Amino acid sequence: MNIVGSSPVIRKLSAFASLSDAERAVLGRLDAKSRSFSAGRDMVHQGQTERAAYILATGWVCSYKLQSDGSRQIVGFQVPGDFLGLRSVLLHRSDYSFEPIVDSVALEVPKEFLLEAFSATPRLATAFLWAAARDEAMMLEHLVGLGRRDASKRISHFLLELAARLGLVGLGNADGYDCPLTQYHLADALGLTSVHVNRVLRDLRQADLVSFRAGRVTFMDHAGLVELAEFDPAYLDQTRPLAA
Amino acid sequence: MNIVGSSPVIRKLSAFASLSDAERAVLGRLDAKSRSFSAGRDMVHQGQTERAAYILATGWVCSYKLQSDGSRQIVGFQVPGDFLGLRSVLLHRSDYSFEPIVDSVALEVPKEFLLEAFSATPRLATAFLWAAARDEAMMLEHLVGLGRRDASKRISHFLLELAARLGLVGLGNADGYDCPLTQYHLADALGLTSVHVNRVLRDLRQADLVSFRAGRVTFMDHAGLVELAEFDPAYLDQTRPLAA
DNA sequence: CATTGGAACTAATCTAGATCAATAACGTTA
DNA sequence: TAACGTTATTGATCTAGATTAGTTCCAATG
Repeated sequence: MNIVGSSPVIRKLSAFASLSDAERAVLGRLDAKSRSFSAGRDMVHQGQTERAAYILATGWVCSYKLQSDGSRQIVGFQVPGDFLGLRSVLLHRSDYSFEPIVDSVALEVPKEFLLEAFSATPRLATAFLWAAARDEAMMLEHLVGLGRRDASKRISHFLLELAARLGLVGLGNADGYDCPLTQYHLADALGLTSVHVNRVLRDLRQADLVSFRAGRVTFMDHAGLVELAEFDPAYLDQTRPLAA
Repeated sequence: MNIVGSSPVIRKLSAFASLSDAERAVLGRLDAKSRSFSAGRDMVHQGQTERAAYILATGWVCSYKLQSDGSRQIVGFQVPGDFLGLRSVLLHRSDYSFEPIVDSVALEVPKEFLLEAFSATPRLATAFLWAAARDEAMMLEHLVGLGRRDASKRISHFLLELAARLGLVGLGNADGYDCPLTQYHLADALGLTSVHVNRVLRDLRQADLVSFRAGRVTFMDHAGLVELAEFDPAYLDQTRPLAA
């Protein structure tokens, strides 16, 4: 499978715009480096020395940090087209763990590839870094959101954000999307207990705003939910990379 | 003032190790680009298009995000030697604001410098990115800590972390350090109210662990505080950059 | 087809920290 | 030196969400 032919990935990379032939050639070398991961088995452990980053082709992955008290904080979810662990390569070791939520396939981007890209095609390297910076910014936004938002806003904001991101790769729209997450995942991501998540989901459902059931998120009142969550999709904007 | 002669900055950059003459030459061009900022006046506004990053030479700066409800979340503090807004340059605009807490001086690292560094001295560029990644990791660590830690752990952890970071640039030790932050700063950084911060600080003082008074943090029982906060300084480690 | 185990769901109780409302201390400026 | 603004401090009350302890539902598995 050529990277340019892989549907979710190409949409992500299309933001890089106007690549030269040389750059395309380098990108082409990512061919055949795809790896499969089974649901539930960590792809990368916190603290592990990492020699590669990944681009998720199919599946869902979550990034999390284990806390000293044994609980875990999920810092983000990756859907097809998202980068995984780019920063771990720079830092020499991963500062969090990655767990596939369902069976997933990812393209491997080896450290050597990144190093070569730096010297051979700096613009391509910059594009990668831009993508990494953007993903980082989203995680920060998410974590900051935890601080001052209450539970119902956190949950509705989160569901809307996922819809927006999945929409970018054609996996969802304003009606809803398929979502393999459990209420436990939501709890760990949003800093709540699963008990409370359950209650709030019930309230949202009874208010005819959104339902989260049987692997499917359905928006009954998208506009109303946007208002409740004070959701502003601006920060997800696909702005151009530095060297475009 | 040459960058190599500037005490806090050189310590930070020394982690880059073994730079070639060409790389030193590029670094040397940062000369005389220092700028001063007055306490309380934002250096950079959220959303502003940024054409430069900074390295803080003297002073204290805080990075924050304004929330929709008007409150602000401080995502980190910068002390001498820290980088400021490197990511904003990659993303074309700043995703948070920077406010000097006291009068501060920063070396400007213009966008052009970074671009040139990418093509001319990829290793140097990598070193900068490594530094940026490391600072990012610290912010994430901090924000994640907010999720599950209670107020006294947050506060003691925060005070210990600052001590460790200031220690790296010779501005503090296990006895204590000078700190221009107000209790409101702590509250905004830790997601608490200033009222509660005040109460917890009183408790910590009465427990003879640490005092936060008159611009000075004094550790009365450093070891005890480390235990209370479950503080593990490992994540602050100055690991080597990618291309070292 | 019975069993098991994960996920969803519910109810009762408890508490950390917010909120509201003052007061005190202190440095700055008129 | 009077007035003011900022920061620190304390007390009383309130509440969102945690905690604990279940039950229900359903799909997989032997």
